[in-house]
Formats: sequence, C-alpha cells, structure tokens
Amino acid sequence: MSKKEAILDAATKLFSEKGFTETHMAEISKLTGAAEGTIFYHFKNKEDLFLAILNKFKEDITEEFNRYKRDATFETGMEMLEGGISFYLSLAASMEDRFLLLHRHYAYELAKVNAVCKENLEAIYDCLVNIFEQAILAGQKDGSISPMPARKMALIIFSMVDGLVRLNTYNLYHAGSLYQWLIEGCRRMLKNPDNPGETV
Amino acid sequence: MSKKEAILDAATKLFSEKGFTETHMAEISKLTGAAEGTIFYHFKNKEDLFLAILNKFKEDITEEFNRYKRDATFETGMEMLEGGISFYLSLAASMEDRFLLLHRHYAYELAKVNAVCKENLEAIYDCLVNIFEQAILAGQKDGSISPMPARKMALIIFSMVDGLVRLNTYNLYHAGSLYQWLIEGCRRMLKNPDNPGETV
DNA sequence: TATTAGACTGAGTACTCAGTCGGTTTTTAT
DNA sequence: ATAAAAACCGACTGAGTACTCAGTCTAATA
Repeated sequence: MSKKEAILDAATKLFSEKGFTETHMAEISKLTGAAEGTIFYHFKNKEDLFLAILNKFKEDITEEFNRYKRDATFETGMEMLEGGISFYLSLAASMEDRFLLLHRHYAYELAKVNAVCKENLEAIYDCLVNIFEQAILAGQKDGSISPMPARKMALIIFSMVDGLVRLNTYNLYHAGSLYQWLIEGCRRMLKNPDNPGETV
Repeated sequence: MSKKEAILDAATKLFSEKGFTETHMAEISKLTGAAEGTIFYHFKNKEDLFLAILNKFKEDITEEFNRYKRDATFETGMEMLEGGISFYLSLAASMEDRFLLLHRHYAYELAKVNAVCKENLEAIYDCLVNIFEQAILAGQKDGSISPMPARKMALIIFSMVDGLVRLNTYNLYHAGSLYQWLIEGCRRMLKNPDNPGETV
C-alpha cells in the first residue's frame, strides 16, 4: 500500500472515530509512519484530505449500489424492500467508519460553503435512499406495496434504518434485537391490503 | 438576566450551532459582553459549562414531559401516539438549539468518561422514548394498537420522528411535507386489525 | 464610614497545531 | 551511468487557545 493510501485510510479511521477537528495531523503521521510533510505533499491541506475521503466514499458506495442493483433479484417489491434493508445494514457494517463520518456534522457544515462536498454528500444520500425508493416503486407495480408517494416513504424508511445504526453507535440501546421488528413494522406500513397475489 | 444566565444561553447557542471544540471562550465572551475571566468564575472549565447546559436541558425537558403527561388527554392510544409525535416535533422546534446539541457527538463521547453526563443523556432519551412507549401501551390496552413489544416499537417510532428532525436541520430535504406520511405510516404500522372499536 | 465578600475584569501564560521549507532519498527515463 | 522528477522527511513557525491571576468595582452590613 502506498503512503498516500495509508494516509487516506488512517485519516478515514481517525476522522470517523474522533471527528475532524479533534484529529491532528501528527496522529495521522504517527499511525502511518509518514512524516507530516508527506501528508501535505499529497493533500493541499486538512480539508482537502477530508474531501478526498468523501470522494472515495461516494465512488465506493456507488459501485456497491450498482453491483447490488445488477445482481440481486426478488420475487416482489416487498421482498426487495426487505432485501434493501439488509443490504443497507451490511453496508453500514462493512463501511462502519465512513457511515460514522456521515453521522458527524463536519461534512454538512463544509457542504454549505463547498460545492464539491455538497455534490458528493447528495450523491451518497441518493444511493442510500434509492435502495428503498426503487423497491417501493417495484412493489407498487406488482401490487405488493400500497400506492403512496415512493420518495417520501423511502425517506421515512431511511430514517428508521439509519436510526437503528445510530442507536448502535451511540451505545444507547442494543439495536440488534430491533431488527426483526423494524422489518415487521415496514411490512405493515407499506403492504397493500388489496394485493391480489397475497392470501391473508 | 444575570451574566451567568447570559453565558449559559450564549454557550448553548454556540455549542449547538458550531460544536463544542469549534466554539471559543472568546466568542462566548464577545456575545455576552462578559469578560473571559467571568466565564471561568462561574464555571470551572469549558467542559463544566457544557455539563451545566446538559443538566438544564434535562430539567427543562423532564418538566415539559411531565406537564404534557398531566394535561393531555386522548380517546385512544393511537390518538395519543399521534399527539406524541406532534408534541415531540413541537419540543424539537421550541428547543431547537438543544436538540441540535443532541445530534452532535460531543455529549456521547463525554458520556463514555463522565457519569453525570451519561445519566443526564439517558434521562433525556428516556423522556423522549417514553412519549411513544406510553402511548403504545395505552393503545394496546384499549385495543387500538396491535400487541407488539412496546419499548422496541417506541424506539423505532423515535428513530422515524428524530430522523425527520434531522433531515430538516441537515437541509437535505424539506421534511415538512413528510409529516402527514409519517403519521399515516405509524398508524398503519401499529394499528390493530382486530380492533373491535374501529369500523374499517 | 469602614469593612468585607462576591462579581467581574483583561492582559498575560503555557501550550497546541496546521501548514512550511530546505533538504534527502527513491524512482523513472534516457 | 546520469539527470530529472517525484516522493518523502522533520525541525520549525506563528496564529491561535483554554485558562490564570492580581486586582477593581459594587453593594450590603457592622
């Protein structure tokens, strides 16, 4: 692994765990073995380093999302939604540190004054919400999901699932035991009572 | 208003809007007209100032919650849940800055090493989740809400409602238009299909 | 009026941290 | 082998930053 990649990795970890301001260049240097000067050779400044991390996150998550869309198949939209929730939670686990980054304020404050940051953030959120929106649209086509505004319901589902991830990271509640009731809740919330394919 | 109160107010505003580390004692001093020394006369240090803010938040929110519990009356548990969501959103509006404080990481990181901070945080969350839990329990008694684990469902509802508040503050989506679908979604999620009192 | 205690002051202190710069080593191209 | 370019180094700088402290002001009490 090149020094540049090592710096990117270490900074991702530290920015996520401790926050942007609370992470010092000296720590990144120590963790990677690279001199402080080397960090500034590869990245203009601390903010630029953060933007590189966010950009890579956008690319990685977009790729994961496209792979998922291509490979996963479901019988009904409702099953696709449940698959989407599982996929979201597995993403949040495999990209744990970067999801934590999304739960911090720095990126949103930077987005107010930096267009690149804003675009990347929006692209990331677009992927995450689309996971649910596309399932809802599919479910409305096949009759497994009620006619409701798909984007709005996707945002609500997103809030629920992301809230579960948050409860875990904040150590306020062991969220694992919530998972099955989250799925059950979503199913009840969206299911089409007039679905001809389902026998109740 | 005493200088001490002014300092507490200004610090609440600044810690919420900018974060703990990003807020400097000099700003609090400038905003209140109090000298920097005065802040340290009233509060041992910056962390102590933060703890005083959190403590007042706990007291204020506990009082609001108790008043709500005493004054509000509802026909059914389901109506009580809808009232609870409205109450939560009105709290989030009237205590906007302090809810923002809850959405930052500093308090949770401090809670890991400071017992007082942890107790106050837990007391605040207890109030917020109880709003929904008590409604669900009432609804299960009167038959308007399905038998499901009340605390777990309360946490899921909490995630949804708090997610709505977040979407607003992060400027990612105008959440106002989501409100009616949030209510509708909760109703579908919790309603008891065997409810004898309701005619479908 | 004299004394005292609490509220308040702001220049000063010790220290931190992002970013710089002159120089060395490593890699690549010829 | 040699030159040029790219990667890397770490001591250093200076603009902050939380907190201190010696002393002033105000108002109540003796």
